[in-house]
Amino acid sequence: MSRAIPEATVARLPVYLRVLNELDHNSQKTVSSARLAELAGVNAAKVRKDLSFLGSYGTRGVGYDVGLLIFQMSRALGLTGERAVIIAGAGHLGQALANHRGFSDRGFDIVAMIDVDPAKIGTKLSGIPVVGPEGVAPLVLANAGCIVVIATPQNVAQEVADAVVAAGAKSLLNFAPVVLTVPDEVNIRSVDLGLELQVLSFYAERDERPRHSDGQQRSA
Amino acid sequence: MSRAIPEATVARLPVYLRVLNELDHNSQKTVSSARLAELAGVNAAKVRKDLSFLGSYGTRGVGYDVGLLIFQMSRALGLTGERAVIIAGAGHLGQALANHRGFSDRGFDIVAMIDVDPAKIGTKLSGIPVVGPEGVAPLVLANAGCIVVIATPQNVAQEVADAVVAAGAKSLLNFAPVVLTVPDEVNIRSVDLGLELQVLSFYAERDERPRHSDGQQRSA
DNA sequence: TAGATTGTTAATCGATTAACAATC
DNA sequence: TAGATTGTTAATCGATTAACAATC
Repeated sequence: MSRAIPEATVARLPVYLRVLNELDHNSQKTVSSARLAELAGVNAAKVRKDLSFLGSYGTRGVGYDVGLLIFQMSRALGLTGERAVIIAGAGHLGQALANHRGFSDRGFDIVAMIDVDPAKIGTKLSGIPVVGPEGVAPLVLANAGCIVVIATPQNVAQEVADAVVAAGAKSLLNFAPVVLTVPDEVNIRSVDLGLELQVLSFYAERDERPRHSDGQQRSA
Repeated sequence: MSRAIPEATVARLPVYLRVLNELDHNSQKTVSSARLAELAGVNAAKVRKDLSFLGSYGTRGVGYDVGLLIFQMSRALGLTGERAVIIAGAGHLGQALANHRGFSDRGFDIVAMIDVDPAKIGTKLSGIPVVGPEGVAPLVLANAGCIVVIATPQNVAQEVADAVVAAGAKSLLNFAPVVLTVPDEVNIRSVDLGLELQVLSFYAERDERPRHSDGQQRSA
């Protein structure tokens, strides 16, 4: 039985994974916690602590095997198989996400976009088929464990969430700037695209910089 | 001299502000910390603590004046005037951000998009003029305190960041899935659109839900 | 006044990180 | 062996929250 991994650690794993993939791409075989920390913009002790939750995959005096770490981390993140993703909303945001390297590159399989526009239904956008609202339920049923991304206008976001939850979806990623209500057993995460802009505005107004901002990288 | 506001609090202010604007829209004159907490998905004591950093704007036995709180919070966030935003990259993501209510609704003035595509330069997309790369420096100079949003392909993100920093930009919001290096006095925040997807994947894989996830809302 | 709710203190909790023994 | 680096402990730090006096 694996220990519970702290949420703060879970949120950093994708950052490490991105750095590790870059290292692998550059044919780096091993990496030390110090180097990984530098590249990810965090403290070396934190890196070792975080990685220790995955198991003991380092070698003292040597460092971590990049390939092994990528494998173990991908496994922990559930990225080994292709996980189905359904994007609700085929507007600019939906298409941006469909094209996004961070989506398609990382083991996610975007199976469809859903839209109400008759001009889009039945076509492919960015290589992804667009289906009408009636296609939601069959898609969710056919793709067990899928993640539904809500990239619709905010006024229909709740309605769409209700529909996909009714169809059995258990994981939602919401980009609409509204608070969505879902049953307790559904895991929903919200990304507020305007939030970071406001945080930046706060610091710009005061001519300040946060003392240290996790995952926010600065010059080496 | 105002106390330093903890970064965790700063990150929650936009969430409160969104809820307050909704309340205001529904003609709610006052709100208690308990109600605000419920709507924002956090603890009531945390709401009071967070709000106390802005000053004492509540009334014991009554609650907070919605309008006053919106005003004070907007001021703290530097959203009173229109803050100029320049979007680098007029692809789907850039256009999605240009259209995004969370950007334009909240006191941000998107002054231009920058792109290399000759077919787009000189036109308006979503009502925003598109200028070529040579327009960057004059734009940054003309809009002191502006925020530059990087919505370009990842392979040119660093180059673009270097250019806007050289032109004097002090606040960057990066959507490209790469680690950008900027001088120490520049405030950069990165949004990894794929990160939350991986976090969701982690919990889906384990059939778990995070015990409590800040700002992530659930059923009431 | 009685009831409600803030603002703040102080306790708790969890996350970060320095330090170092283990060990390659 | 000597040098390097992990894995983990324990101290530190900061954030959360229960509790309650202040007060509308």
